[in-house]
Amino acid sequence: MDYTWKIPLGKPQLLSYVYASFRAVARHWRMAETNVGDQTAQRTAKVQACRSAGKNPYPNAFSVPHCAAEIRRLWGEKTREELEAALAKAPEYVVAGRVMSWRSFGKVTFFDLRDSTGTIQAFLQPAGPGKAGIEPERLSEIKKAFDIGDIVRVAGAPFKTKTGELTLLCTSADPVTKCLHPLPEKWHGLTDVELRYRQRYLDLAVNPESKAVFEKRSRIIRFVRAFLDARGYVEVETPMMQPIATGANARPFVTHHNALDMDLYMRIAPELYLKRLLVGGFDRVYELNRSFRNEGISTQHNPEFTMLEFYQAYATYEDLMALTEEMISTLAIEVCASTRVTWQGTEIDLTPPWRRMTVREGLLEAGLTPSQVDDAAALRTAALERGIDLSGAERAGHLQMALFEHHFEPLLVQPTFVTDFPLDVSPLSRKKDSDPSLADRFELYITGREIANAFSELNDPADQRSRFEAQAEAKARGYDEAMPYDADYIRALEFGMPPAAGEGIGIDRLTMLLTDSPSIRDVILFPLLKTDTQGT
RNA sequence: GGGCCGUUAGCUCAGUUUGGUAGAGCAGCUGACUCUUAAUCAGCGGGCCGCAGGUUCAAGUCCUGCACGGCCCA
Repeated sequence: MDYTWKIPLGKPQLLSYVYASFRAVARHWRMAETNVGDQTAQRTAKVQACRSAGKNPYPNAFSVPHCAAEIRRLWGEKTREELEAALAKAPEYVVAGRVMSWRSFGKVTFFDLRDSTGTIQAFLQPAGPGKAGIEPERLSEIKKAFDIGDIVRVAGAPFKTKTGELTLLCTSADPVTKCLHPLPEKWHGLTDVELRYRQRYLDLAVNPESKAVFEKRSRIIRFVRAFLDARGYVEVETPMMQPIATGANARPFVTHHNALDMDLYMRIAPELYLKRLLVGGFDRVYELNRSFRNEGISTQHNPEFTMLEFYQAYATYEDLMALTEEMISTLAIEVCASTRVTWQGTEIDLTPPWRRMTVREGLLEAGLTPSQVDDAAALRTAALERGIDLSGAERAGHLQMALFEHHFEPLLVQPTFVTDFPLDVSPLSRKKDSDPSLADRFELYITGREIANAFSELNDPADQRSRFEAQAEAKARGYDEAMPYDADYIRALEFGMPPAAGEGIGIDRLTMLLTDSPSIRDVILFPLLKTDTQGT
């Protein structure tokens, strides 16, 4: 502790300075003496006391054969009388978990024990003649030793209290692991969003709804894998560190390999590697893993995020629309028990079929006239009038999409496939046979956000080469999100890639939708935050 | 990058308008209590008021800068 004071010589605050000094000294004395009021110190002292008594305060190898949910499932529906009748011959359950609350009444005590499956109430009473419980001396030790937040193990038979709560009548209760800090408040939990992100373990431990989000996320990912596996897709892993970052328009993170003395980029998308696998003969592949984009952070963007990309030979983007409808609607039934889900107060109906419209139709619905949509100069004027940032938007297609994103995306609350994207913004997509200025591509929007992006893949190496060249030119003109030229990818296409369709689905955003989460940080366990210089 | 808001006890929050001894609930400690479940009752302890400057006799409060976070915009 540093109580260095700068004495304000010559200033009239001397009196208040002296007063403050007294307070600082008084505080120092209190801290130095007994740490009264410091709950962490009190709890740490209990660990020390345990060590001094020759016991390991962090014992290992506990047998915990049961869990809260199992006891509830077996006994929760029984009446109080049925349980009382069964008490003598009911099996003893052994469960372990965290003490979440504590209610003591002189001789008896109730506390809530939470394990990974749920919460069950435990009851401590002194054992007596013909009365199950804990020896009085041991009971008083337990009551002194246990704190809210500790992980403990109890053994006991189930019964129901006067108020009907399923409870374990404990015959033993033992400390397992000490919690050295007081838990957040029992009623409000941990609500400070910064603390919830920085100390996610604490958020998960005390906020069941937060834990439920991540359990649901796990079920979503498991379902998506099973859905694709069942359809013959093979899961693969392609490089996350790449010599050139491509497959999307985004700025990458740069890293460095020391032994090779070589700069590498964290991938912004796995796309071009997965399509190389189509060339190699994997007709159905997917990868469900992290990509990284060096962009701003918002409620919809985290620098690292999870994306599903899957590719299917001999399919078109129209096949993928049907597949996407099936995947997401059955996923919703699996994890939300319905194709109707509520997101931030709005009901989203995921029942197929979903609305389909073209980019052009969207622009007209957003209030542009047909002559404006087809004229680059008119589009530019319209965009500037609306205060839209046009950096990187050179061609009519870019302008159309800038207007589309700004004016129409937010209106696409119910699931909508938008098709017929301008070729200018689709450097990896196949040209539409009926209109080569458009791509065989769709994006899926739900709650005003892009959830999926898919297209029939461009497999003509000459066409792909000229698209890369156009990207390189745009990059040279200062559009730094343009794709670099990937010569090896062109060579791969030259060997022949079967006609195919591919799709990317943002798993974080999909999880936001299905867990009613307003921010991407609510569905990422440890979202990126600046280092807290104060120390959290 | 810009605008607005926030940061006070372990947690959840008052107190900032109008500068004048730092507040409550939960959690903690002591006591009472054998069916509570936000238990109850009585008493007690606990503060770098985000950090650093400035104005003032006096700053949690006013001013400036910074840090971190949130929301919106770009």
